[in-house]
Amino acid sequence: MPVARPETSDARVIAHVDMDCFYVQVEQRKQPELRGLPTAVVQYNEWQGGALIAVSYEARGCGVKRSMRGEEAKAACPEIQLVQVPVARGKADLNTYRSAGSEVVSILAQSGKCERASIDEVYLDLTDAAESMLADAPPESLESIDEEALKSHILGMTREDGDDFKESVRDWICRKDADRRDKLLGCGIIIVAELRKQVLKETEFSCSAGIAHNKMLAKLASGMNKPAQQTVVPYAAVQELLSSLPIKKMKQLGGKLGTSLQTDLGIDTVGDLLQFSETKLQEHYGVNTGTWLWNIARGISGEEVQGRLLPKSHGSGKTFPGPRALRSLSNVQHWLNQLSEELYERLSSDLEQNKRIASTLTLHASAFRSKDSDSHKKFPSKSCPLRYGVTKIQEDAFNLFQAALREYMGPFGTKPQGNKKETWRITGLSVSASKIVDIPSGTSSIMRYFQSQSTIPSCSASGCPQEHVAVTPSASESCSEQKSAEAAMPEEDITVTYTSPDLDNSYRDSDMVPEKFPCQDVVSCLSTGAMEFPTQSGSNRDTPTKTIGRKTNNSKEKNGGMPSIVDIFKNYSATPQSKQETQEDSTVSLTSKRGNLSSSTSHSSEVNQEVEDRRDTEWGYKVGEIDQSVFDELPYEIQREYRSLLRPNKRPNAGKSKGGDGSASSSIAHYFPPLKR
DNA sequence: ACGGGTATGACC
DNA sequence: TGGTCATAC
Repeated sequence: MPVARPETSDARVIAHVDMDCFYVQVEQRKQPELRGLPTAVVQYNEWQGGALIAVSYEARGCGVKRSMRGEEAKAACPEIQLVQVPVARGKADLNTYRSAGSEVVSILAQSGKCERASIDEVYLDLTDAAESMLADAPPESLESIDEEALKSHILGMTREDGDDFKESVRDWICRKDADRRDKLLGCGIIIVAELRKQVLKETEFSCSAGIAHNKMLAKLASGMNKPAQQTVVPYAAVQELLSSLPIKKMKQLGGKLGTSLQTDLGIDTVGDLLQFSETKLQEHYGVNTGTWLWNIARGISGEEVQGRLLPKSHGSGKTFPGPRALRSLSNVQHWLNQLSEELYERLSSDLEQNKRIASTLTLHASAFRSKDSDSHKKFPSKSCPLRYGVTKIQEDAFNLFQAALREYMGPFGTKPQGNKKETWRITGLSVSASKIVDIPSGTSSIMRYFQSQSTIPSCSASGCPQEHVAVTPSASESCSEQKSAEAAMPEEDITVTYTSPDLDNSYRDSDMVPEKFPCQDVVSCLSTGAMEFPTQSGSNRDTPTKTIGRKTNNSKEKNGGMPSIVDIFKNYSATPQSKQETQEDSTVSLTSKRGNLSSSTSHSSEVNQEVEDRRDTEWGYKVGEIDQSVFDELPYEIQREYRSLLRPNKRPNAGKSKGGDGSASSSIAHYFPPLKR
């Protein structure tokens, strides 16, 4: 829910950049013959030709709409070109779109504070840039104004008859007697036009943009003239814009809150909101939301552009609608394995490219129980410390699932309450990784510590028998079917009915998280043995390569043919340097130039050389997690450093102890004992 | 029980 | 906290 933020006193210049039917553009860039044709991207789905997730403007012109099925689209527009979303591991794979999105972000991030709002949307705070321009080279001093800027739509601009549109825009931008706010927006217009041209030139993607004094208005404006246009909201145009704007068009009001406003208060436009006092709105919707509503009615929104270029979490999920619902543990496990693989691959890339590590793994599922009246009880989400390694994630995800399933089916299980066993169906599964932190690089003592460890005995060599890697005690006990289920073919739906664990255990363990695994020592934690970096082979091939410099051909000899974390460190130890100043908390991962897929493995492209040089100096090390016992052994400064890394704003161990047995937690990201000296 | 797969943010 | 809910693209 929205929360009110006061508008800052000084006028800001905020832009919202929105890619035009982005997935379509990505596909058209890949297949230029599709350019200009009515095109839509469909998600693979046998059923009725798949669901459209992006539609080109040509196709929209013949009545095709998002959330049509492929077949309907064909009916509406027989010539439509349907392109399928790539599939990997039996599910939609959005990686190509993600990297295309970061191409855009890395361009837009150059001119001011930048926030990646979604895969295809970005907010920019151009205040500084606009102020500089106003001081150094105000529009009125320019002899010519960019053509693209002259195509801008300026809300509220009265355009006299027979007047040249571009001339009026030029006049508006260059008006000498404009107030400062308008002048700043005028600069914003020029800057954004420039940026959009640059995006088009360097990525071949067109975009639209809104330019205003806050995010809300910029977002509103970006959607007003599409595709490939930009719209400005001068201060003076705000009230009129909002007065007739349907309430549901406002961001955050497209759902239940907006509906409630309409039906409960009879509000249809944002203007209608003005009649309600702040307290009245607060009475209905709470203090925060009430104030927020009162503000947006007046075009006030102080929300800042977050300097964040990278996502805060990664997730991989799939739905299993209707008849495809999963009914067996083995099938669930199969899909969790697929999802976990994808998640892991993305975590690897993030670590590799951005030096970030995630520390929480969460499992979400949706389910129903056929027999019960209450068949729509929510399937609980569960999370646990994230351990790096594909199989670890797979195991943990499955354990989380089983814990959640027990809870879902009720502490008393669905014991034959009669002679009917209760069955469950899983209609959606997803795994996600969150609490991602940057690993500071260069001067880090952690890095030096690891560099000094020339060799680390291999744990995987000593073996971690599968049986031991199993599950939470309760989980393993509760799933007597698990073993036989595992033997079954994953594809085949074998009905397995749920039986409750014996009660003693089920209570004790109900909120437990998978325990520490026996073989978890420094090597299992740090070795990247399980951490194959994505290579150019297989499903990654059509993704613009994300390889950075000379990284792929390093040693795989040690530790059973797998590169260890130490190998990775060594690669970057040559140029230890502190991280470059970046906006806020992150740098964008710059994907290498597109195209040129074949020879991308070993050399960085010359085009990106400068960038990559910088990146090399930013490179650090990777630490998935450190076992508690190992952590205790680390030098004091390193313990302290790691603590502050993971808990930036908190005093070590400040949290109230959960009363539980802390040692069950396997990641220091989740457990901070008192410091030992 | 199809708008799928993701992502963010507030609240309790 | 972690987990749920709402919202958006």
